Amino acid sequence: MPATESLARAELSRASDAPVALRRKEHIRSAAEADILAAAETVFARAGFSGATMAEIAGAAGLPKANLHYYFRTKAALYRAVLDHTLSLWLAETDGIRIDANPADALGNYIRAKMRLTATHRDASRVFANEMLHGAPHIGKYLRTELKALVDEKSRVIDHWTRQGLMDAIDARHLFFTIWAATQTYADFQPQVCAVLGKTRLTHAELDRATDQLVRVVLRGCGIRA
Amino acid sequence: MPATESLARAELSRASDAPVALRRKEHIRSAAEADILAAAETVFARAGFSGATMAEIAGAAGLPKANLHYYFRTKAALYRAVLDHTLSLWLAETDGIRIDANPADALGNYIRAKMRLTATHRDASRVFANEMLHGAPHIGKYLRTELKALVDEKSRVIDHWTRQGLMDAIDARHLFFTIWAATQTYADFQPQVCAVLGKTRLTHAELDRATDQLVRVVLRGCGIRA
DNA sequence: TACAATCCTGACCAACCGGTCAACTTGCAC
DNA sequence: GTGCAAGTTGACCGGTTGGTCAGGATTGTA
Repeated sequence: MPATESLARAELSRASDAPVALRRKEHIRSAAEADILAAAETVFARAGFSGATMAEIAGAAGLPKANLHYYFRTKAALYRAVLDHTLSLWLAETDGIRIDANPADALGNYIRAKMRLTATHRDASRVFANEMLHGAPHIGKYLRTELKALVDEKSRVIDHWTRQGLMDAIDARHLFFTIWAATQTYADFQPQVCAVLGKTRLTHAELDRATDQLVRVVLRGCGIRA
Repeated sequence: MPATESLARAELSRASDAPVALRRKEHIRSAAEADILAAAETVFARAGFSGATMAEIAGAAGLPKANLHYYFRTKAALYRAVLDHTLSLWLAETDGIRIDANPADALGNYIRAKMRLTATHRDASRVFANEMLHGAPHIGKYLRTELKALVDEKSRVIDHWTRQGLMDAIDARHLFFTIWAATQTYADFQPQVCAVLGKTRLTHAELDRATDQLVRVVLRGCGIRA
């Protein structure tokens, strides 16, 4: 768990009496780790865990393979680190879903934010999807604890809106599944989207159109007046 | 391309003057191929193309590894065969989307059919998703020809309904993306769904509830009166 | 400058995997 | 039964891959 490692290292340096030098060394480490993680995310996204090779990741990062093993002991550890980074993106963006907000703005902005996240972090989305497809062996606990707790909380907000007559009675959890799926599909299933649209790549304009329509359909579908 | 192979073999037997014996031999072949394909689908779904091993597939099929290579020359050929089988499932179920149908029934039944397909062919869905995630290297042509043609045709139907005032103006292609994503997520992202719902497996009842809500949200979201 | 700690890397290895092959059995036709 | 095609299988091989390691280069400190 590299997050824990970095944390321990950071605390160590904070406790030391030569913080400047250590911080400089730390910079080497964190810069190298960041480079490796970025390269690994790309390669894992394209090839999956098994399909990716340490040699390819090393090449993408511009480092010899042995150097990867210096910073991340095993391929699995590197994969976990990429996954951890991905998960940190996942929980965000739900802040707007609060009791004192109005459903139209809150859900609309949430969908827009999710779509933006999908567009700007395609590889992260794909790594996450890949992990899910293979039974989520590494992040099962995260799903059952943090994610579940978050969705439970946000579901209560939506139930509250329903009781206030601001929207139809909706199973909030399934609504989230639909929103997540509908947004992520533009990253995970990009080849299909492009093929059906007859384009070679997903333009900004096309994604905006998709976003607008999804917001419209979901809000209307939930009986929310804009 | 095993589909072509079987076809050639079938024509050969039809042209022969000893059809009974050949048909019996054919049965051995087709039965073995079916066993192998079923085992391969399971393994590919769980592990992806690279993660799956021929030894594992052979074990799941109850055959020695060399026997796999007798029926399917290479791992890639076996994967293609699994994919071909999956694709044949994919195009179905759109028959109801016709100009002379009413949007509520046609789209509602389509969503229900897709959800049923997802539930009964989870592994097929996952193999397809995996292929898509990795850039659809094997089925790019299929997407750009058959699938695109089908969606183009169905999109014209939906545009027609819009002009008739039966529903809102909707980009039909993005609507399909949403429907596909929202249904397939119950197969592809099952661990996430189960975790958030706090269950260990997806029950029939839960899937029915998800289906009903999705139909309701989509139809209402498209301005279709039920 | 001397030292220690961290960083870096080419060379190497054991394990695994897809695929081959030669030998064997089974099933059918005459 | 004889011959031939199809099916079956254990043993084997070459290439790839994750991971190791010894030794060298850099950096910071006293």
